[in-house]
Amino acid sequence: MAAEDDIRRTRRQRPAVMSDVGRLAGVSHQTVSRVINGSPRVRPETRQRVIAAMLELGYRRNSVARALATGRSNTLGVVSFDTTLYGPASTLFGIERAAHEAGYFIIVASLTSLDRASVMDAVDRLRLHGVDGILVIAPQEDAVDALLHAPSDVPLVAVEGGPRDTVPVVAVDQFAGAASATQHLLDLGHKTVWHVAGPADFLEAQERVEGWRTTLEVAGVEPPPPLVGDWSARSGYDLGRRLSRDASVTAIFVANDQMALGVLRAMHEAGRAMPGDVSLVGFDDIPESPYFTPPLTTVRQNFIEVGGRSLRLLVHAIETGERVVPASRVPTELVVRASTGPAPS
Amino acid sequence: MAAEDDIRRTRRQRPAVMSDVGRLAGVSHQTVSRVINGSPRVRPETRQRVIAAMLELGYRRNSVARALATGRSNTLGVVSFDTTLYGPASTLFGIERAAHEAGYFIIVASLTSLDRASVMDAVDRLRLHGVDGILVIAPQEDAVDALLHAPSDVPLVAVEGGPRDTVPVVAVDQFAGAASATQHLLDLGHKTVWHVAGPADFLEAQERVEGWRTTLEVAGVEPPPPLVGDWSARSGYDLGRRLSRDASVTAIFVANDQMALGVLRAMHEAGRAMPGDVSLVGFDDIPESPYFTPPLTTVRQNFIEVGGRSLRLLVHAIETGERVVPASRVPTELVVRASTGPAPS
DNA sequence: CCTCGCGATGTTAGCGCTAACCATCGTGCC
DNA sequence: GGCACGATGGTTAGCGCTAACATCGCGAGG
Repeated sequence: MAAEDDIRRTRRQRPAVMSDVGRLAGVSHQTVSRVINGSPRVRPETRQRVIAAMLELGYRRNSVARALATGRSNTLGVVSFDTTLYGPASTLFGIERAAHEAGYFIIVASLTSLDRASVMDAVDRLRLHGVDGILVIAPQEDAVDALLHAPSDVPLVAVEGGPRDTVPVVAVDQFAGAASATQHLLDLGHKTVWHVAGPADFLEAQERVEGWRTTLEVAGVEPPPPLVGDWSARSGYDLGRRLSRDASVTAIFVANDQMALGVLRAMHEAGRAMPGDVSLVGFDDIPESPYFTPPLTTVRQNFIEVGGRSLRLLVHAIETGERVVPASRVPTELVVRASTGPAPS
Repeated sequence: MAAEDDIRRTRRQRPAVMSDVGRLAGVSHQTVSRVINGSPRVRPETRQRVIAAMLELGYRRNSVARALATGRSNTLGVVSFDTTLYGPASTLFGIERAAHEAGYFIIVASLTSLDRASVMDAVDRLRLHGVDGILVIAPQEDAVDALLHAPSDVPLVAVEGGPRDTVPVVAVDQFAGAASATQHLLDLGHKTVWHVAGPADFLEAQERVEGWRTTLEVAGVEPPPPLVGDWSARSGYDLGRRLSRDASVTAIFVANDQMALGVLRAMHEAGRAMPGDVSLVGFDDIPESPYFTPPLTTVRQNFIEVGGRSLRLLVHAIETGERVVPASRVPTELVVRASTGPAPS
């Protein structure tokens, strides 16, 4: 019978399952399961036999069956806005690395729009697929709104913005970052600091505006009206041209490095020297920033840390069943390069 | 009994399963399954009853159980090198979008190194997790090597490089792209074209070198020795400084836009006018290229298309069981901007 | 009018695993 | 020396679904 079985196995090339291993080792499939899951109630000698059998058969456990039996898939879902952008991509990378360490797999749902319907749909698809938890890289108001109405049967963590009260959130301290950039410019003697902001519906953009505005107000300076871009270098360029025509503009804080690049280019074209005539601070510290002309002073966000921290928070929630909500803030770092200098006298 | 069951369900808040739906609709769980899977052998009236019951119970099918029963998880794995970079990130995005359309989920394994062990380990983890197929974004020789030794029990497609003979490959036509860049510079009257290459173990880098070299040779020009960078702006800067000291250098083809940015910066510092003294062509067309100083002439790669095409190839292989190997090449497009001009006289 | 055939369902067996509960042994204790 | 108990391992039931076959009822054909 065993022989016949062997033949069948060889013919069909069907991968070995637990009972095959058990049969070869002379134990039950359950003992094999015990060995695999590190149960202490197996005699060392038996364990050895089982291990040898597994090796001989090239046994690999079937995670799908395991997931069905345990109700846990060891898979987490990530919903993110356009993973082509440096920020989300880096955050995702951080998440993925931490997930690997924690023994989880990551399923990505990358959206081109963070409107409520898209986010809810993505969350739903992931739930349906049986993920153990979901991370939402949700810097937009609509996404936050969607999260408020999200079903609560699966643990959820928001990354970069979200409804603080209902969902745990891990985010960079945008306010402090914006404040440090603005203060840096004031410290250099600039009378005021202009701001090129991100889209109004992005929480990050809002917080950066707040940090900038508050810093100016504390310094007793009336904040000039912020200009609003869409994160792209193109919009930075367009707004930069506007700013370049106003000779009184000597310091600009731009809400991300791409737009800063656009502003830089506009200033070049207008013949304004940097940092001689105009000082510029960006946000993000993308890998290219040190090679802009001039090298960009910017606020570094530790995306990897944000990703890692949110993942660990989610895993903790899953494994302990706790639903506590520790909002976590990751600090920023001002990186001073050559795009900022003393105010022109 | 039904009542008792109802109570239990309500108490436990356990999600409804097929037999619950069946019970409510007065049919067997199998009929419910038929309805869900669109089997024609169900009376319309019955179908309606079942659908109504599903709605009432908020039934959601359990994909894990389905996967166990069918042996198909509707999940694909992607192994990629550093998804922080624009190329891999965009390719991944394209893959993900196409996967969504095809009804598949994507699990990412993002590696910091493409050495053979890492790639094999990642492929293995994904297989173990039960993916139906694997895509490897594998532009490096080691990865290709790993793929040659990959187990063949799961369909596999290589993206951007791979062993053409054993594994289906979808890639951008790097050779033609490099040739078009080089030819463009020759057409502008430059005597020769220098090349800043990517790391030698990257297939893309190799093919770009070949395209450049061949074009020069066909034009009867002896190719100068290529300089080798590591894709980063920093390495472009370092090599750019070297090139900037040689007044005979008037045209450079750089293997990616980041390095081109570094070269640009080095030229600026050396006071060489662009494109007056030196013309430069990059590769990739990242979103920032149009805003470099000067705006960069470059070769656009359609990453989204590469991703989408490879995904469809993989899905086809999975669903038809075919193992044909159509290597697929995606064309490039030369985008002429302001960093190239006539050779100085 | 009876049977064949087919459409519409139900029944039964898994998929490969884990969880919960038994069975069996040897040992130490009274 | 009998008995309880811990150590070890086997047995049995699912997890929720699909696949394959069995069943039933009804209209058509002989």
